Amino acid sequence: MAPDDDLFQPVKPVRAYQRVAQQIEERILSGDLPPGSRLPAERELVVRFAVGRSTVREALRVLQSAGLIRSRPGDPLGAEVLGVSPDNLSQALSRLTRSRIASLGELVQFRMVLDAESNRLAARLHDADDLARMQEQIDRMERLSASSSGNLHAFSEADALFHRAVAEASGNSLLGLCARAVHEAVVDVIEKKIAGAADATAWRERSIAHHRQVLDAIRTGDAPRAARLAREALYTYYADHVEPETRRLLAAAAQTEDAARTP
Amino acid sequence: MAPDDDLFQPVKPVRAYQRVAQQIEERILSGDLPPGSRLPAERELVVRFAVGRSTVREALRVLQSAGLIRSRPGDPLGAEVLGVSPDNLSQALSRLTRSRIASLGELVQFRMVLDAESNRLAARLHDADDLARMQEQIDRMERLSASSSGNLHAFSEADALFHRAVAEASGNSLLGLCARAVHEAVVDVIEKKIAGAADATAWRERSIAHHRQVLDAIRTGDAPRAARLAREALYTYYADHVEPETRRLLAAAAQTEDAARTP
DNA sequence: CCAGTCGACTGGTCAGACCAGTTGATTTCC
DNA sequence: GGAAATCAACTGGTCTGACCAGTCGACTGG
Repeated sequence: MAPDDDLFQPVKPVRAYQRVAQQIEERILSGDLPPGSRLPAERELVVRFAVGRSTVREALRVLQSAGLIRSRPGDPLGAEVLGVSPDNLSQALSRLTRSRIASLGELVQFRMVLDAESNRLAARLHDADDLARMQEQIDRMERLSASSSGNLHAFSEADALFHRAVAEASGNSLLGLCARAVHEAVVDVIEKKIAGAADATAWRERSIAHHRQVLDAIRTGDAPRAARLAREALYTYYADHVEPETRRLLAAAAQTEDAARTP
Repeated sequence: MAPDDDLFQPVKPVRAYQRVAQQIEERILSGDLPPGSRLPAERELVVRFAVGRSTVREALRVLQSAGLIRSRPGDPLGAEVLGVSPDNLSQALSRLTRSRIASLGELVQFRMVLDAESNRLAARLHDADDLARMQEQIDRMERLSASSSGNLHAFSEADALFHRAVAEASGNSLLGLCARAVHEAVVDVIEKKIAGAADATAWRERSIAHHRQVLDAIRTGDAPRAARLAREALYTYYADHVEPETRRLLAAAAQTEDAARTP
């Protein structure tokens, strides 16, 4: 046995507001406080936890910034429990990207990984409903593209829903959530570099064609092709926009094991 | 042009503490306040922002819970800027899994994807320094394993550093950060399910062997093998712990294109 | 029966106080 | 002179009590 080396470990002080926040979080995560339910009023929590109001408020702020609760002034019912949402995750990711820890090239590369893997898993694990949902979004894109000038917002919404359907088919919600967050970050960065897209209609055509190919690969269970399609599409679309020094990263990520052709 | 449909949009009230927190966060993310620098004292911020101390404190609490700053009572230098870290991300992930929005299986599957892709890219893009760093950590693990009962903490630190070296070699810091976050979340969830690891020394042996194989694959540039090793190791280690209904997810993710043998 | 009023709440903010802890200069003692 | 104890000026953490603007239910006047 080890000597009395780590019999005692340094104890880190736990602030009062942390204990309060942790107790409430525990109740929320365990399901005792389901989404939609209400917390007691602040002044009520003060007497229950036997702490000052500022302590209670700091605890609630922590929970609120984690997206677990929401409070509204004057609400006689108290703060509302929201439950766990992925917003916090995408917030954390967007902070990572905004702080220039990650370059645009890394961002796109990361998207390659996530999208390719979503597609790969979807090709293996999809069921009929998933395919129907994807087809539905492609049809919607076509309608929007046909009626010219159809607003861009609706088109990218259909795009997002397609990817969500793929993520659902892949059986991994985490993959989808991260992909969405990174997607948003990429859009955020890219639209600061190039003010307006060059040719919207041509882009839409290509986008629809790409989605059709992906759906086909998924439907036929061709996992490698589904993955490769995602990588290649991202490469051809973004390669010209990333920093030159990171382009080799993209090229490396775009290559797949099977008969990779360097784009 | 659209009619005066959305000329005016609902205005949502912005709390004072939010404006304070946002200003400080902006300074941190933009690099004006680099990691290691100090924020002014709370009472100083009170006069600079012209708000009450409780407002300043709530703002600081939000930043602290996001992992951007750290404060210590009595520190005459003020709160310390930590910069962006993946801690927040792993916290969000582990909350998602604890509230059963995401299963443990998805988490492990996600780790498979990230680790495999890190290894794959590292095999393609590594340089000599990267290899040296990885070798160094493997040596360290061996030393720790030889001197029996060497504390577990140091061993898992070497493990973490090995993975960090791989992430650096892959050229994608985002990949590494996310992998670390998911790793922590997995550990967080799993150690609530099984109190203690079964056989620590046997596990260490296997772990070292695995890392040696990975390093070999990376060194020889065998990207598919490096990726497959990560997937298989995670599968064999965690398959018994995930929920039975998500095991097929793991199996699907563990398969790789090339000569996949179903574990 | 409905519209307006009113009052008892709510959360958001502020001011001021005290405590315990840290730190660095000052003093004390060998 | 130098090491050890002391002290004063901070720090962040917490509590109290107050005020404001908003919300909502109940009451009231038409």
